[in-house]
Formats: sequence, C-alpha cells, structure tokens
Amino acid sequence: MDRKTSPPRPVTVADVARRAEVSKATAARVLGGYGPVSEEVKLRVQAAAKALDYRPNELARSVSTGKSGTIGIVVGDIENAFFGIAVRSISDTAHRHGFNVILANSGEEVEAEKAALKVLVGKRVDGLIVTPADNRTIAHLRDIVRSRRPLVLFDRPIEGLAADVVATDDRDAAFAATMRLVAAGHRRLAYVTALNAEPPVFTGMEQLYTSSVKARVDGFLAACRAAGIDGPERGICLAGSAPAGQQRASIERLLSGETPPTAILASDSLVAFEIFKAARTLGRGIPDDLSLVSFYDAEWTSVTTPPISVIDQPVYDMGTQAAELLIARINGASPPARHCVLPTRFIERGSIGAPRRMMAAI
Amino acid sequence: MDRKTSPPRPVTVADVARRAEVSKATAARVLGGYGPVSEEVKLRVQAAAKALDYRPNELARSVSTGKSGTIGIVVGDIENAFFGIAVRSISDTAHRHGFNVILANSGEEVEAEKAALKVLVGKRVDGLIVTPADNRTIAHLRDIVRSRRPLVLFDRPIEGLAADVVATDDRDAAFAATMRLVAAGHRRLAYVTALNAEPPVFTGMEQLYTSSVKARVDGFLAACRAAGIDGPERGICLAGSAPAGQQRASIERLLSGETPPTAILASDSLVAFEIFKAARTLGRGIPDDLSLVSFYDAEWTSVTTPPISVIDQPVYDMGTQAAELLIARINGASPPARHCVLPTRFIERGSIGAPRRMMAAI
DNA sequence: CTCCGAACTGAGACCGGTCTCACACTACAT
DNA sequence: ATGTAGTGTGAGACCGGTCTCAGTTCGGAG
Repeated sequence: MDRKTSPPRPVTVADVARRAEVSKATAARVLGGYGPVSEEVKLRVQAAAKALDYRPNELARSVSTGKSGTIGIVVGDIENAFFGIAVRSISDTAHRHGFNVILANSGEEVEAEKAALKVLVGKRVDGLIVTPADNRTIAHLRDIVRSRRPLVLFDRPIEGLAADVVATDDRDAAFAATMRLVAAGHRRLAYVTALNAEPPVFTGMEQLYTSSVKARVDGFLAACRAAGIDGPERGICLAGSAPAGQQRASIERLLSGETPPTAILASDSLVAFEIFKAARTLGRGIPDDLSLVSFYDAEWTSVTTPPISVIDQPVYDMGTQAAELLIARINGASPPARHCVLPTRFIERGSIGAPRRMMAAI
Repeated sequence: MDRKTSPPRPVTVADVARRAEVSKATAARVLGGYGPVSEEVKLRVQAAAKALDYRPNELARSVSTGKSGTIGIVVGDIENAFFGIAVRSISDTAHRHGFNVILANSGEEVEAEKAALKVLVGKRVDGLIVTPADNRTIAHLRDIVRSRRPLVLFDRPIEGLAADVVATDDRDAAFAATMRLVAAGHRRLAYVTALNAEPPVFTGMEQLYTSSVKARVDGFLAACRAAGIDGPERGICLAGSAPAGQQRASIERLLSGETPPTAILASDSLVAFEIFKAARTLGRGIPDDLSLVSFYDAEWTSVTTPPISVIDQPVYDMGTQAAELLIARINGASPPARHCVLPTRFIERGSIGAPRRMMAAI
C-alpha cells in the first residue's frame, strides 16, 4: 500500500528504475517501448511505473529524438467558422496519425504571423499549416521552406514558394457565380472583401494581398468583362476588417451610393453577414432590390429569408487533405511541391433575382 | 558574406559560442538573456547568432527550466461557435501574457478527454483549461488537481473538485427564460439538449452528465413548477448528438407528437438550429405555432425570420477570465478555488408569441 | 600598495529522456 | 571443447538548453 502523497517533483525514469531495481537504461526501454527487455523485467518496471504514477516527459523525449509529434497551425481567425472547421478537421486528422496540434491566431496580421511562426519553430513542431495573411511579405515562410520543415499553405497559394498548397478553385468559382448573376440580368455588380486598403478604394490587383481573394476578384472581373460590362473594377469594394464598425460603414456606403450595385458577390461569410444586415437596415429587399451570393456555406445562410446562395467550399476535406499532405512529408515523403485544388459547389438558394428595371437602367 | 546553405542540423548555442569565440555558458547567457555579460561580448554573440540564423530550442529550454510557457485547452467541439470564440479569447489572453496554447478536442467524449489530458500533461503544459465532457467520471481531473497543476473548468463546474471555475448563471438564466415563456401563456414547454441517453428518454437529473445542462434543466423545471405546470419532466428531451441525423430525428419526433410543445428552450445554438429547421420543414410557424428561445447568441439567430430570442453568454469574457485565473495561478498565486459566475443577458427578439388557443388547451 | 567586492567569464553538472556500446550469459552449431 | 550468434542488461554519452560555482579581472577604498 503506497501512500498517495502528491509528489512535488514529477516522477522520472530514474525513479522508476530505482524502484524496479534495474538500470535507468532498462527502465527507459520498457517505458519508451523500444529495446529488447525480458518479460519479467518489463512487468516489474511497469508495476513500478504504475505505483509511482509515472508520466513520461514528452518534452525531454522530443529534445533527444528531435521529433515533437506536434504540428503547428496558423490561421487568420479561429472565430471565423471557416477556420474553425478547418482546425477541427486538421486536428482530427492529426490525432488519427498520432500528432498533436498547436494553434496560433494571426488575426490576419503578418507581424503576428511571423511571431507565431517563430514560437512554433522554437517549439520544434514537426510541420506547419499556415494561411498566409499577406502574400507580399513572405520572407518568414521562405525561411521555413529553406529549413526544410514541412509546410502546407492552406486556402491561399503563394506563387514561387516551394510548399504544398491546398486550396479551392477560387477563380473559377467566382467566375461562375458572377456569370450566374449576369445571367439573371445584372449589370451593376459588386465584389466585397474584408481586405484593408488606405484609402479604401480599389486601384489595382496588386492591392489584393491574399491570394485567394486575388483569384476571386480575377474571376469576378473576367466574368464581368466576358459579359461586356465596362469598368467592373468600380464594383470592387475593400471594406476592411480591423474594427467591425469600419466594415459596416463601407458596406452601407456602397449600398447607399447613387448607383448602388444590384448584385453582390461576398468574399466570405462574415462580409456577407454584414451585407445582409445592412440591406435589411436600409430597407433593401433580397432578392428584389439586391441579389447576394457569398463564398462559404456558413450555417446562417440556409436559414435566412430568403436563404443565401453560396459557393460551398469543402473546408473539412481541405483540412484533412492539408494534414495528410503534411504528415506524409513529416514521415519522410518528399515529392515536389503539390498544389491541390478542391472543387467548390454552387448552392443556389433564394437570394438571386432579376434587377429591378429602374435600377437596371445605366 | 556567409553563404546561406541550409543547415540540416539546427544551430545550437554551442555553435554560436564557437563562432563568437566565447564559452557555451556565455553564449547561453546572451541568447537566453539572463546572466551578466559585457556589452562587447553580447554584441559579438548576437552577431554570431544572426549570422548562423540561430533559433532557440524551446523544448530544451522547457526541459531544463520545468516551465513550458504553454497552456492546454480541452474543449468539446471547436466547430461549435461557442467554443470557437472561447478558444480565441483564451489564446488572445494567453499570448498577451506570453503563453502559447495547445488545443485538443474531446468531441464531448470522456475517453478522448482523458487521452488529451495525458498528452498535455506529457507536454508539461503549465496549466489547463477544460470543459469536462462528463461530470460522472472525473478521476483524471482529480489527478490533475492532485499533481498541483493549475486547472480551470470552463463553462461546466464540477462539484467537489478543487479547481477554479468560470461559468454562467445557467440555472437563473434558464429559470428566467422559462418564466418569460410561461408569461406568454405557454403551458406545454420543452427543454431540448444534445445529451445522449439510452434509451433517449428523460428519467431523472442523474442522467444529466454535463453540469451546465443540469443547472439549466434545474432552472427550467423550477420555473415550470413555480408556474404550476405539472409533469414538466416530460418536456425534457435528450436529443443526442453523436450522429447529426439522430438529433434531428428526436426533434422531429418531439414536434410531431400528439401534444407537441408550444414553446421550446434550446440548450445550445446547434440544437436550436436543428429545431428551427425542423419547424420549417414541418410547417410550424415561429412564433405562431412554436415559440423558441436558445442559449447562446449565435450569429444566425439574429438574421432569421423571425430572429430568435436568446440567452446571451459572455463567452469572450469567460475565456479571458478563465485564462487570467489560470495564469495568475501559474505565476504563483494560490488562493482557494474560485467560482466565477458571469451574468447572462436575455435578448428578446421575435421568436416568442402566445400559444394558439386550440393548442393551449390541455 | 593591499584588500574587497563587483562584474564578467568558463567549466561542468543538470534537466529527463534516448541511444550506442560493451559486457554478460545463454544456446546452439562445429 | 571451442566458436558464435543472439538476447538481455548496465554504463554512460548525448540532445540543447539552464544554472551553479569557481576563477579572473578590475576599480576603488583603506
């Protein structure tokens, strides 16, 4: 009967070894499950470990093996359901393969992203999954690649970076959705994204510092041009994200302009949410006064009146895919950088209508 | 000009020391920022570190200091927006205090929770924030407390466990919300939660294995009794969670019964979401045929027609609070276990109406 | 001019694991 | 009997940091 006094100093292999009356090496073999040990000794050590309530110190293990059994995730914002599910999916897959997950939030800011990466590398994660906040400053990502630490870019490719990528067919999806709006008769289209810009006006593609958004805008513009709409760039609205208030203001300004758009493509579900609320506040009916399509099939989009048409992204699959690519590489695979593009699915609901005549003019 | 060959073996203090022509101890002092070092040597070491692109190995640091600078979070389900925000808030607060976060998902299963805890303890996290999945099996949590590792229970208190708790006034909130429904004239009330039970029928309080739900049901029943409603237990529906299909089925069964409830209090926003959809599918109008109130002010609840009345829980604050309690303890504070109860707020929207006469009868 | 203490530095132990190696000891072929 | 392959074990180096402790150097006080 051993008394259960709480040990202030955690139990180590040496403690177990002493109790089992074997050498530290032998105890370590049993506890670590690696060397050849006789059945009898094994049992004795296990008993000792149990009696002392031994808990292996994974950190010490990692420092001597060089593997941490951990993968790092850096996302823009966990609050965003899109990333929430991605994290869920990545962590499910990771656990299935015996890995753990350290999570970091960049808040879509490069500096935070850099800091997070530094910490994760410091913790010697075996690999990284990152949604890069800004494709203009990527030196820190280059460093990761150079140091040969497996890296998977999630949702946002970066050209010229030799890392695996899991993303969706953003350009095509945006193109198709825009075409759908055009087919409904719209000529005054807007694309609204949460990107920040100073001043908050679209002046050119080089402003679009997250690659997925860039691809989407590209698809949007291409569709507009294909439809013979001129000056579609004017419809691009960088609504900003930082303080929520600012985004709402941008959106209300967009909707209250002299010639407001009759149809909007929203870059993510948070923006779409703001648009939906703004439309309601301003008394614009959907789909009569305004047609709306959003990226990502967020929960709320299916229960509004009318429900919102969306471009569904297979987030869960994306996460699984990303984790699997990463883990394969961690386990030694080293094919050239792969670029996985997963297909999106257009879900038509009730938010698309024909533009009103009076508004359709000009 | 040092050529930038990628070093397969990461750079260590010893490498830096060699290059700076000082002892390992001195280099470590500079790099770790702890001992007295002359300005000149400091610069030399820093230069060497930079040239070699030295990245401190936090694991090694942790194993010798005994502190990991990391806190572990175990939540039921990150996909759930409630937990998403909690995680966000905890990780924000943690970073502010120089801590990192390791995340684990229990999927609301005790076994997974145990496993997660084991891993986190293995990684020597400095403290833990946990939403216990089941208050009937808590030996593993007891172990944590016994080992003196700081632990904060999030959202779900466990009686008799000497750990800090951050939760909301669940009983009061449920009581008040129920009273509101009663005041609207309802006599056939239901409380729907995602808990699993075999068979899926409510037989007694001891079935309610998550403490927050227990408190809420308690409040619900108390309110019903106060209103003189008899047999309110019959209104308690354990809809289950595991396969989503099962939950929906339970809810549809509840709504299609002979004497369906005229008002429902939903235990979380996911359940409410299912109820909302089921009501729509079955052609029950809200609030005419059915009044609905949900715990947690999820995004979607404000944009439905009608919008849903909710019991708003200050999740972000709860997270911050939990993280702060934990960090205080990690930093040495050791007051007796505290129980922080944060107030909820009832947000009345359009989902509460009077019961129809014909349905109100009996 | 000596002595004392403060400031700096290096040697080496230590944290808790892994892992290499040498040394039994057995067992079986020669 | 000897060779030899194989198994189990212990001693101790190692991983990459921290930290103690014993010098060394230097300035200023006595």
